Amino acid sequence: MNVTIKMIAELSDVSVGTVDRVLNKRGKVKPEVEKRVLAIAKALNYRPNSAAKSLALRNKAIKVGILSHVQPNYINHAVNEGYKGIHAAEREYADFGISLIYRYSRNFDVESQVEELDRLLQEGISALAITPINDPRISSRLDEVISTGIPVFCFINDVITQNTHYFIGIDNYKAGCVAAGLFNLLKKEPLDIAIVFPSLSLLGNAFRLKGFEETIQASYGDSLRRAAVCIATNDDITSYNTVKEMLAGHPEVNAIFFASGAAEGGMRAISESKLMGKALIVAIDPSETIRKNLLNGNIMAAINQNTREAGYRTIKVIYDYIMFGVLPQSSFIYINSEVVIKEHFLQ
Amino acid sequence: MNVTIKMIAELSDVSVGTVDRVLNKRGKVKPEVEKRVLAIAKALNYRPNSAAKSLALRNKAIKVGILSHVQPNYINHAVNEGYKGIHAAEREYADFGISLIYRYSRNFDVESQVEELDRLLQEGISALAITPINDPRISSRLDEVISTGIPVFCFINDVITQNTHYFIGIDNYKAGCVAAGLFNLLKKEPLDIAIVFPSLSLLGNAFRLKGFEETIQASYGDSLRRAAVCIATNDDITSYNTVKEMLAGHPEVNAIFFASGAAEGGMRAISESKLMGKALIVAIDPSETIRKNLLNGNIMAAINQNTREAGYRTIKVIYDYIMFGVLPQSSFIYINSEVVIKEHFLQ
DNA sequence: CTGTTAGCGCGTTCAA
DNA sequence: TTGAACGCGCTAACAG
Repeated sequence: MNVTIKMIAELSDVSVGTVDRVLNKRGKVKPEVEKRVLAIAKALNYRPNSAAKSLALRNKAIKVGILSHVQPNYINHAVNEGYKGIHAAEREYADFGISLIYRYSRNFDVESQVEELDRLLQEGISALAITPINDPRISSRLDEVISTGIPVFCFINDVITQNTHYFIGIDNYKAGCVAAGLFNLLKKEPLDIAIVFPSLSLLGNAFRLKGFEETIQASYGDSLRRAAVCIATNDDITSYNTVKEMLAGHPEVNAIFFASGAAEGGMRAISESKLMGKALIVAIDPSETIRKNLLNGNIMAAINQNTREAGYRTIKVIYDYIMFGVLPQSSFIYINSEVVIKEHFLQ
Repeated sequence: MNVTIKMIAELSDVSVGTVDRVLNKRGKVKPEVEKRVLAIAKALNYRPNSAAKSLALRNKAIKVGILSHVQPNYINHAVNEGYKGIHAAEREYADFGISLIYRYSRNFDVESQVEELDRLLQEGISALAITPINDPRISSRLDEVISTGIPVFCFINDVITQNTHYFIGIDNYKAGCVAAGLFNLLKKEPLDIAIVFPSLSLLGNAFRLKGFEETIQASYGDSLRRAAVCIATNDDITSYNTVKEMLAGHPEVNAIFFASGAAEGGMRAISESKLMGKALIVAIDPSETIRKNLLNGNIMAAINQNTREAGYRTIKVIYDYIMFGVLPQSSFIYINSEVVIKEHFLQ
């Protein structure tokens, strides 16, 4: 038999109303009574029944803000997958009186993200999930939010704050190590590797690069070398141009670590360079473009960020906070990031 | 505002009791009334509130049987991980009046599994999750169970039945294809591949072999060849002997697809054969032994069955059945099976 | 065959 | 500062 507030009430010789006031810190309780009730609750290892709780709270409709820096229909595989996970969790919790409020800021626009954030706060959200832009204005705003008592959960992308927030996503440093390991396993000759990243100002990319380079230095320095780093942004045209230019300047390149946001443009530049089919390419995430190129053999392997799982877990973690007031043990909740190849997508 | 039985009752001009009887098929309702209620419920797209439902059923304690063919402490990475997933889901649903009854049959003993199954049925379970042994006696017993109206969910391992049951686990055929693809990507020269499997009478292994061979034939026939298949059972001594003997008889082998249940014995045989460090080895599942050998470079990659996720999903699916009476669309619920390498386990 | 009602555990008035 | 009582949506027992 599970312990209920009624049992605690009887044992503490008070009414359930008083127990409720103590456990939910609504005050207006004599200190000695409060101590007695808390002691008994702890002794009995009381945990509220989430079914009853959500039923009682049904009319309250606790709000959770979900804010992302890309538009919902923007072609961003990682974020789109993240939302699939969020929606899946939302469906599971449909009956639990938690309503998600979705907001989108203009693509990578810091001011816009701050604006939307403020709008969410005015709606009275109890928790915030965000794919933050890594910018001091965002950081400081999030710090304010956290000090208000609203916990912040960054998913997919992370940002640095003074106050503790939570990150749900892959261990990007490790993903970089894995990429290096893959090149080592797949290589038929020493490699001069070009790195195509969407942005080093996204924290994850910086960590990824660090993991990649440190692994090469520590383990594979005799056969792998970083030949160039090029930043291809999230639009296909600049992505195309940047990669094209980089390849022109680095004829020695025979391998590419391809983590561009705008894969289509980057891959087009590669295909025009005659490296296609000869260069050893490892990518991030099986987006449509990447899948196509895995299937036709141009890309050998992709490291799956599995952002769907990240989105799903984000909502789970928030649910635990809302329901039971418990926050994660660690401020990093890492999602597994494994490797996929052509055969994963046959048929 | 969500639709409730009360709303349906008012619209149908009956009481909530009658609506409940209709929706839960308890009978004793005039056919015309039943039709009216059902129509309105459908029109309003009624879904019961799971919180209220589980609260009302709190004393009932619906039982779900979990039966596995290996002992809980037996060193079986796949099954152990499966249970971790089951426990995680169990914790999530702790407040929902579903109690899991765990039973274990003697290791791979068919009679024992039937016995334990019968014992579970006597306890009055509403659903069964099982890692079945692939044996006609199990099949026919499961068919009986299903025709009783108790749905059967096979996780990790599958079995063939006449009546429909559900499988939750990886697509083993695809895993075989992926293995072939990995050998192709990793090879430095043409490969003569030996296959070490725990048992071809486990359905999953048979599918895996099929996927492997068909992929080689279809795509990599010029550089990959299946040199030998050897069955290494779940104990380390026979595993050691079988692999040793196989290698002795096949000096041409320079690659191994290693999916042995008893990895320790098999790996020992390989290491004594002087193939270690030279042969290209791909394994299944990052069990402790496999992880160790990934780290020291003896194994290049492992295909992760991710049975933890399979266990988790199994309970989720059962919960949906218990709560909402909905069974999965397809009788195969496939879990992603991706690839891990050394760098996934550093530190 | 059908309606009424108590109660599951918790949150929230409203009185006292 | 405290207790009593109602309601969230649903099930089940009981009365008709």
